[in-house]
Amino acid sequence: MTRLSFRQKVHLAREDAIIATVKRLLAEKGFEQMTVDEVAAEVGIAKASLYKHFPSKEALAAAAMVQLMGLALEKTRAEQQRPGASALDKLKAITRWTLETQIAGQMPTLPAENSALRNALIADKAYMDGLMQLSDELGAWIVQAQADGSINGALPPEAVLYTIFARACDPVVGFLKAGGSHSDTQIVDWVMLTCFDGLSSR
Amino acid sequence: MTRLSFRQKVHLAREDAIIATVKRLLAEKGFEQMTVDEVAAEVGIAKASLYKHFPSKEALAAAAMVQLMGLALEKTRAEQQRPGASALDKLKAITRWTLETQIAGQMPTLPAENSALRNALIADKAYMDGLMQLSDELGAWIVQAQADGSINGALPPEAVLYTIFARACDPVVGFLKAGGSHSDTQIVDWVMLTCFDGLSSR
DNA sequence: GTCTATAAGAGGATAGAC
DNA sequence: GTCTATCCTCTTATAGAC
Repeated sequence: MTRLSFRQKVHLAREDAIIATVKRLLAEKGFEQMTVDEVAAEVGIAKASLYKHFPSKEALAAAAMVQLMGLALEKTRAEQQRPGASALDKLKAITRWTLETQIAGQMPTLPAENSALRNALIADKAYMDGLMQLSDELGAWIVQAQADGSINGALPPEAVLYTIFARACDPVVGFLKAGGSHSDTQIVDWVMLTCFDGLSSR
Repeated sequence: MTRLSFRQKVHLAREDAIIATVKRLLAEKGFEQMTVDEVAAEVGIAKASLYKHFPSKEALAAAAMVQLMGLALEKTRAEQQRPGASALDKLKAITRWTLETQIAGQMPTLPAENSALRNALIADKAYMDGLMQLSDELGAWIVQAQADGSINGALPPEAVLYTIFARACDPVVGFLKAGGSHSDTQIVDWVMLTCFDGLSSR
């Protein structure tokens, strides 16, 4: 454990404050619509100072996405060690966490096909490593759940994985929340229901 | 039926060409990332000429969205008159059309929460009328399908409606297509399966 | 209605003083 | 590392000739 000087601690604290703001703005408006001026204003420092911490807008967003990926991996590790939970239980827990994070306004929208952010993330080793690790761990649960008959074996595992990932940017959450007549937990329950049980009656 | 002069026909044909280009670019890159220069270049006219046809970028995009809404309504009418089809069958047919349109690159991404396009569409009477009409017709099918027990009655009809609308911008389609190892029809079938039957085994 | 040229402004990034 | 002031590019929109 390296000891940090006071100056270094302040530096890291400021970077954390920056990343927190970026995460919120990414969730609110997406990468293209988020402006660096805005980030600087909300953090309360000058734009030029921001560029001393991060070399570009892409790097700024990538740092936020890496932190989020870390949270997802942490959540996954916690599930790994939950005794008595089936693979399906674990997949549901991660999916629920994703939806709860989204409804709390803390989930940056996943980058669309041709986004500048997408290219930046693909070039970011920390992000890609995290993504692959997450995919591997969820992938193992999916295969296991298909083997024990709890997840539909007619679906290729990647389709299941993508469907779970896609809950992070499911617009149904926002639509239902905009209506204003349902609680957050109620909304999450319904989306969980459509995701795992489908629209048709069982 | 009003007779149109040759000049008027050319005018309309050009506007159709413009709208077709806009629809494609909206699907490819979204509203914010689509530039007016680009539209003009692809249509093959000068930007100033484009502004003689449509007063703003928002109007340009709104025209494309209205045309798309018209297609959806047309498809709905066709389903209305299909004899022997249950409400669930009709809902599935519309959902499948949505996915097929998306995978063909013809479905503009639905506007995110804080998009400039969203505000323009809300102010556009033709679009809003179409949207409400579509919601009404699909809503009636949903209620009927819940009454006959084919759609899960535990879900509020609006949640079902939004879930179907959301298929128009489901990123799972793009993810699976990017993999390159599945046919379009196979991808559509899988997404249909997850949408109506869910990830869990039946 | 079509063009070329340009205004007007937003936004990413940097210079240079402190 | 923080600031103010500025640069530069991209993009929407318009002026004005034909």
